Amino acid sequence: MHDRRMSEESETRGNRARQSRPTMADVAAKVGVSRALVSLVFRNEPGASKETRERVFQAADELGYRPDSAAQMLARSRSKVLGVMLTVRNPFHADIVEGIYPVAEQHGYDILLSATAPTRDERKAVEALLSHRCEGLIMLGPNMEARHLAELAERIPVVAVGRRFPGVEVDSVHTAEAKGVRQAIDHLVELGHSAITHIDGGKGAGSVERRRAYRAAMRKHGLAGHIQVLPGDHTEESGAQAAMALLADRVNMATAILAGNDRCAIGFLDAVWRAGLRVPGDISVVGYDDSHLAHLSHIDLTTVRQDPDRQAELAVRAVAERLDGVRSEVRELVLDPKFVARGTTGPPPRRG
Amino acid sequence: MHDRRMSEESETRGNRARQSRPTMADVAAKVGVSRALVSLVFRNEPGASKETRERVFQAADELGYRPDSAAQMLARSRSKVLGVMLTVRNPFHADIVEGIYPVAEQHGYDILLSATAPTRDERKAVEALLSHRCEGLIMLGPNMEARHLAELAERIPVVAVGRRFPGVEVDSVHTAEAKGVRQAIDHLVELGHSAITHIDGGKGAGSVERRRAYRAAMRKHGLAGHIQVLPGDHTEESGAQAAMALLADRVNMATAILAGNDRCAIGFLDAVWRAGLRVPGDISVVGYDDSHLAHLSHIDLTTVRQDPDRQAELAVRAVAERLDGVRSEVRELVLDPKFVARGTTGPPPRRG
DNA sequence: CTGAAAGCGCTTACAG
DNA sequence: CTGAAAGCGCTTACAG
Repeated sequence: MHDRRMSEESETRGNRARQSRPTMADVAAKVGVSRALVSLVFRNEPGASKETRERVFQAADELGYRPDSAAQMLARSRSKVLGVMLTVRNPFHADIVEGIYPVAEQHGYDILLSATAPTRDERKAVEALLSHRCEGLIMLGPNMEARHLAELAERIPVVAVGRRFPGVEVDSVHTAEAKGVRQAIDHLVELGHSAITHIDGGKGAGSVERRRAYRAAMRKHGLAGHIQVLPGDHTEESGAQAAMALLADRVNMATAILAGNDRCAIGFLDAVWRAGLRVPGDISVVGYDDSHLAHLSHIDLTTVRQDPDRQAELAVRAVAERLDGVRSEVRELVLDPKFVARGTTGPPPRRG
Repeated sequence: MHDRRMSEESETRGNRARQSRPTMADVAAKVGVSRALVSLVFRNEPGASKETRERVFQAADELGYRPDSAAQMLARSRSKVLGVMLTVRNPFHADIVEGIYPVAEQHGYDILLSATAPTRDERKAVEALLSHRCEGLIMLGPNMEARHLAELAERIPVVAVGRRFPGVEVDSVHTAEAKGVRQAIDHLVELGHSAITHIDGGKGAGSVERRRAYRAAMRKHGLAGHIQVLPGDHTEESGAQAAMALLADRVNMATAILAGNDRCAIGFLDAVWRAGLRVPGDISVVGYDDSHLAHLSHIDLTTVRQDPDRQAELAVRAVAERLDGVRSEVRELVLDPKFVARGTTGPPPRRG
């Protein structure tokens, strides 16, 4: 079923991309001014009359001219480009990236995205950003060794988002995980739960802190005997597997779950719904992130909100401050989480 | 709760980013050879002894030198960079991006990603790619006017992935939607279903074709009287809403659903599971895409597979062919979908 | 292999 | 506003 449509276009079209595109000189010639003037106009510098500006833009438009950023970067002492490393299939990263664009623009920076993927590790993703002259790096949930990150940060302003690197000389933005977890456990205990199980986030960003905070909060409530941590990670799959493990022994099953993140919580929900359980009638579920998934009305997930827009803003600002030279000491920016009670939590079922 | 750790580092660190980084000249000086030779070595061109190559790389490593791609781009007639426009929160785009990296590398191209987002429309995303000297553009599910796309394609090789632009002079890669839909309907009819409802994909890529194919397939089976199209889009939310609509009249409810894509199917599943229905006991559900979501064991979604790796490969190749000048006629590459029967479809329930 | 040179498309003072 | 000039860090022939 492979269609193949022939076209009547000329044979030269395939080469058009390599024909030189219009340069500043072309625009200058067309308007009848100097190249320097065109440069001024495009950089919004004073020195050209309003009328001239308009004629320049008009000519540029007609020629299809756009400044060559390679040339700009080379000529300018600064590239004004920030690199963002992300995991392309992480929905929370998507939220942050969406927040980065407007803030970066406001600070006068262009954004280059580089994704990690199965065939492309973090080192490779970063290499690409560096060779494209990024002045600063925003790393979303970096998973590299602290030592490597520190080396990077020696060359170029770096901010790590979502993951702490204690003792490492690198700026970071993350959420006060312990506080969020504590609020979640408080909420469940107030509802009457005591058998509260945590599904671990494995190597996911923030997991270590969340696990530790879970244990501490349980102990604080005198529930040390109910501490149960199931292995998991930040995927739906792990939530569903944890659900299967719990469902194997319904009599002693926990009455509430604190998942490692929202995706994990949703996998868990799918599995217990499918098994015919009621949420929160039979079991309560709390997620973590308040990603778009959690908002969905049919999910209506109780969760801990991490503000991606705020994280994006602080991350851009952290790098910008370094680049402007207004700060040189390391900064660890810790955001307050916000517990959001929705429909997946309620009083525990009465048993026996 | 805002920690602020002071560091002992010197005040100059904040400026390090603006200190000039090592250039080819530094490497050449360190090794005691000419810049031209270093250039040769880095481009893997013949003309340097094996021993010299090693010394060059060694010195580069010690200095932390990496080629400045802005300078390379400027000096070379070709940038060897391909731009990819994507919607950062689209999981299917994530799958394709992951497939693009290795193929691009194999063809000798670097990849630049540019995302659309609420504050950043397709025009802006493309502008960024062009100004960074991309030689070719891979547009994932472009949603712009055909006219605009055609204009773009006149300047630079463009391939549209996942969406057809009939009559427009632009290469495209997409799936034979009709075939996939037909297979899905055939499967449901074989199982004994006749009340098969379609949840529409709205403005999503491929929706028009899927909707049309649904109607045609239903008619082919003599089920014209059962044709029912519920409004929707490519999100979980719309699937859940469609479920609510159907659940309002359970007596006359369809026995099977063909969702606009996997995300929509999963929203639908969540809602009916939550309502206590059995899948496929009470209702069968078919998705579309075979995204990672569909694979999840607890979802086990029957769906129509679109091969993202293959789409990625063909897209890169399409652009590369244009750039190499080996093809100038428009090509529409249509991939065969593959129906995948899993656990969400079965015989219809016996009623009344 | 070397070394000098031109060029890629800009920016950035600078004298007028 | 102009116009000539230097420079950003490379690539690319070219004579030796």
